[in-house]
Amino acid sequence: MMTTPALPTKDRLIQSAATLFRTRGYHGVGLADLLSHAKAPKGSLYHHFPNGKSDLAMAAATWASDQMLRLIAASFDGAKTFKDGATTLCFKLAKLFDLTGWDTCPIAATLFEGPDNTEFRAHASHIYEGWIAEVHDHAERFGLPEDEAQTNAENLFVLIQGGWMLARARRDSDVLRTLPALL
Amino acid sequence: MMTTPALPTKDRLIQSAATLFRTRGYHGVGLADLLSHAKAPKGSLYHHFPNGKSDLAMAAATWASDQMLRLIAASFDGAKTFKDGATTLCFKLAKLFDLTGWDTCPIAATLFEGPDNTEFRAHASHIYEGWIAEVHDHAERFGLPEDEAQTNAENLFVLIQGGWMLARARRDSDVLRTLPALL
DNA sequence: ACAGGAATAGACCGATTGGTCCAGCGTCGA
DNA sequence: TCGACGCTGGACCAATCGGTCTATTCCTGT
Repeated sequence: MMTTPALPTKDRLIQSAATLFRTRGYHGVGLADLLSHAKAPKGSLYHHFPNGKSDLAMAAATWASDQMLRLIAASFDGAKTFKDGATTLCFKLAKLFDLTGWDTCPIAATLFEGPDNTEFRAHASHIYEGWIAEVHDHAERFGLPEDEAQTNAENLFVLIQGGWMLARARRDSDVLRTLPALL
Repeated sequence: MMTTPALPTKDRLIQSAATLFRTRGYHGVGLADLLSHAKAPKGSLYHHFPNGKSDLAMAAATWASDQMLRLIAASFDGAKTFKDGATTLCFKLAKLFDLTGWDTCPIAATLFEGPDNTEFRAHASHIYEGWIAEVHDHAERFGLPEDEAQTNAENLFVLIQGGWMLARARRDSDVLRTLPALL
């Protein structure tokens, strides 16, 4: 609920935005909600993000994406095989799901439902390909050939996105834990 | 672009709502857009849907769900095996993706990003389970044992949802056509 | 032909939306 | 000590939001 109070205003704005957009979507969050959640005045928003809400949404998406990239790295770093890494990733996500609740994928909520804006779509796609590339690299590190690494990475992405959605509908993270069986 | 003009107002409203919510999300569509797209005055909206936007969203989601159920049935009816049916479903969806463009899953866009409302969430979950149940029944019809039918149905759902999302990010329906290989 | 409900048409409303603007604040280096 | 400047605080704005209400038109059964 509370964002760490000691954080600088800009970061508080980004994190509040990430949280709120994830739960209610880009259009579902007003500046009023945003500012009161981040305990920041309107002036600060437009100081740090001259283009206002859309700038902030971009930054929030990037921030959320970085978190995800770290989670992927953490899962595959200690793993013995690709499937091991994929499995721990799914389990870590299941735990995260239980903690944060039944929210959407932060990128989808922030960028896909945002303004028609081409930039938004491009950024979302860029972020997703970043995730896939990260998994891809780990797959190659485990000795998988290039093309196999790519399809495995894409498959894992698809499973997680779809699994998260079903988990959300059911308010139950179990689906996420059964995903690795499909690889 | 144009909704069939001969359709009764109520249906025009539902279909316009389904279309617009799917592309811009529940909060992303205002009543003004909605009414001008459906070529209906405000009075008609509140006559057919006393609770306004939220009532309409529910109806639109149900309508979209029925379309999906018909698509599932059509795919499995002419199939020889479960995997055959699943494959044609994926291909039909890929074609649909190319036609409608890069929109979200209509249910997710309409109900998940909608008001916090418990009804919305419940309806979304109900619809999803309906799709899974439909696939489940076809699976059993092909002789699969109960539990296998269930996991197969859930897996297909997960693949389609995740695949659709990646296809959307890439603006390319190819992902959808590669999904059956994962069953 | 006419009564009466269903449906349409749109003026109108208060609340909220995203965004602008400027006065003040605190903290630097000179 | 004093600007200068990064940042905050919030008053203010037009536009739009979802929703209400009433007058009118359309259609149908009798």
